[in-house]
Formats: sequence, structure tokens, C-alpha cells
Amino acid sequence: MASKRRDHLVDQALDMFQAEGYHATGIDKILSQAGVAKMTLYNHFKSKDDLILAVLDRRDGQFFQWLNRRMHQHPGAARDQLLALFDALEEWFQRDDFRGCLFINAAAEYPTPSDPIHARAAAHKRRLYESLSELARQAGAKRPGELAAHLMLLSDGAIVTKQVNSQAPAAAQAKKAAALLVDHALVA
Amino acid sequence: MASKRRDHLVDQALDMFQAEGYHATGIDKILSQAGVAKMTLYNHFKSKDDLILAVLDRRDGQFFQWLNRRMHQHPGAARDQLLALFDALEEWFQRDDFRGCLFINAAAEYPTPSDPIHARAAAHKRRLYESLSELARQAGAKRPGELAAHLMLLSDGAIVTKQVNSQAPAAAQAKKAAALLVDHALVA
DNA sequence: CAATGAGTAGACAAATTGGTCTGTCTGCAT
DNA sequence: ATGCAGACAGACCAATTTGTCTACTCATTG
Repeated sequence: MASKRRDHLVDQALDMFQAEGYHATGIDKILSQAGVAKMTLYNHFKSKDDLILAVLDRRDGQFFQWLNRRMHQHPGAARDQLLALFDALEEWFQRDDFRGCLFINAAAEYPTPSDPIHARAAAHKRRLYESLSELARQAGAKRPGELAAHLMLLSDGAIVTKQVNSQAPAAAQAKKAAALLVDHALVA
Repeated sequence: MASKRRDHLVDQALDMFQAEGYHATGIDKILSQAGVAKMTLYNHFKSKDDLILAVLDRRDGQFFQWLNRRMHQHPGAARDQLLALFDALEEWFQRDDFRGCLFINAAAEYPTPSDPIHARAAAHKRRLYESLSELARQAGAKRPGELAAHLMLLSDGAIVTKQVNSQAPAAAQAKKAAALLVDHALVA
């Protein structure tokens, strides 16, 4: 089916969770903002947490689609594809609705690792790690897993740095450090 | 003054905010856990937000005291002092009550930069940056500010990585990357 | 001894929380 | 035309939220 209302609801909820946080965004606020009745929410989702999971899934899809597009602007050049992650971050940080990463924030607000929401956040980051690992392998890195982990540290670090201090030139700094690490991993 | 009850209240609140998050931790829960009457809370603090600010201040003090102690285990060796940050992270991550950084989490739950809570988080990270900058300068780095920024990206990245995926060997990975960046910044 | 300041328990208020339920209406397919 | 699925508005619920207020107790200290 993939109801149109359901999609719209998830979209609106995504924006609001992004802007205000999960706990701070009440069901009623989402409904009135989306112009949707309460029962259609609870018809599509069995709880607020369930809606949050749907939001995270939507975001996960968006993110990888967007990242892949940025990376495929450098076909064949694996090194450039790796660094394209940081150009993508730069573009993301420019948006005036940037409020950090929905997954990192979810892990912060739902701290218990066994919580499905927390687990979904972990799964997203793991997917990104796998993706970067594969890319690093293609680029010829000696220890692709290690390089991928390093790049993720820089990326996540840049995200929270920008989130905490919106003035910080986090993406550019991260890219500079990433370039050093990539080059080191490739020649070594 | 420095009332004993006030201190105890802040301590308990700190633990609970850490464990559950800010919004998810209600005033009543804090009070019953601390064994303190509601009016003594509102006698010492004018609101929950005000209590949160006190918690952040307390944590800021704790953190720098703890970090300085770790760093002073390597007197004179500026390079080792910089890397000691990552040993400190390792130790922190081992604690079974580790639930991420109170400041990063605060910025996530209070996303508006002008919010005093968010601002306090930013101030904390700025202080750490200044501290690392000075250390990098003493170590003889060519661009101390840049090195400090890079180390903070790795540190914050490691914190959220560990928070999202408690299995990740984030501190060790971060230290490895940090060593590369430090050495590069020193010889260059 | 008496006064004072700090703490207590707990009632209370007003708003908000996530969630359920009822009854009505509309648009689409048979 | 009829029937049905899906969405609607909104009442309602019990629990919880932050915050205020009152009345009582208990030490310390002059």
C-alpha cells in the first residue's frame, strides 16, 4: 500500500524530531502539524516508538541515497569517493535546519542498547561502516576496516562538533584530517 | 554556603540524566532517588533547567580535573599528554555506566543554540579545545589550533561511536589515528 | 529557652503525555 | 447505487509533567 498519509506523517515527524528532539516532540504536536487525525497515526503505527522507528528507517534510506549520489560524482576514483563523504557533510552542515544526526540523537535519548530505537541507530552506523570499508578496500587501503573506522570517527566527530558549536568549521577540518589518514593508509 | 543537600541533589541528578537523558528524567524521580523534598530543590534552583545547568557545571569541573590528572602523568612530554586524552577515553568507556557525553547529549536534547543549556555545552567543548590548543602549541605543532581541532573530532567521534555501538573499540581506534595526526603535525 | 533557617511530607494546580474509543464523513470500487 | 475502507474530529482516560504552597519538624545558635 504505502499510504500517502503515512508517508506524510513520517515526513513531518522526521522534521519535528530533528528540530526539537524525540521526547520534546509530543504526539499531538506532530498530528496538528501534519494535519492528520490521531487514529490514523495509531492505525499505521502501534505506538510513538513505532513511529520513531519508521522515521529512522526513512532517514536511513534518504541518507544512503544521498551519500551514494555524492560519491558517484567521482566514478572510479576511490580516494575521492572516500573524501566525498566530507563534502557531503559540508553541504549538510550548511542547511539551516541542520540539528545533528537523527541516529546519534536517538542513541542519546534512548540510551539502553537493547531499546529497538537505540538498536536501529547502531544498525545505521554499522551500515555506513560496512560501506566505507568496502570503499577503502577498493581504494587499496592496507587495513580497510581501520581506515573506515577512522573516517567514521572524523565524520561523527564533525557532526556533533557542528551540532554543539554551529560556528565551527567542522567539515573542512575533518576533511583535512581525513585526507592525511587516507593518504597514509594508501601508501603504507 | 555550598549546602550539602544541594551537592547531593546535583550528584544524583547528574547520574540520572546520564543514565536516562534529560527529558526522560522527571523531577519527582530525582527527588525520590535523592531522598530530598521538592521544596529544597526549588529553594536551591529556580527550575529544572537551572538544575541541569548546575549539573553541567559540576560535570565540567569533574571532567577537567580528571583529564588534567591523566595528562600530568606524563610531565614534560607534550606529545604523550595529548595522547593521554585517548587513554582517558578508554578508561571512561570501560565504566559500565558510560552513556556518552553529558554535553553532547544536552546539545542534542536542547537543540536551540541560544538555549542556556545548549550554550553551556558549547562552552565546555570550547574550553577543551583551548586546552588542547595550548598543549599542541607546547608540543611544537606547526598549527596547534588545527591539531587540537582534529584531536577533538576524533575524541567526540569516539564518544558517540562508543555510545551508539557499545561494542566498538572506539578509543583504541581513535588513539591510533590521533598518533598519526600528532606525528604529522609535529614533523611538518 | 527561644528564635531562626533549613528541611520535610504531601496536597494541589494546570498543562501535557501517550493512547483508546466513538461516531461521522468521504471517496472509490463493485 | 451500495458498501466499505480509511480518514476525520474530538471526547476521554489515566498517568505524568513542572512548579507552588502550606504546615510541621528539627537542629543550631545566640
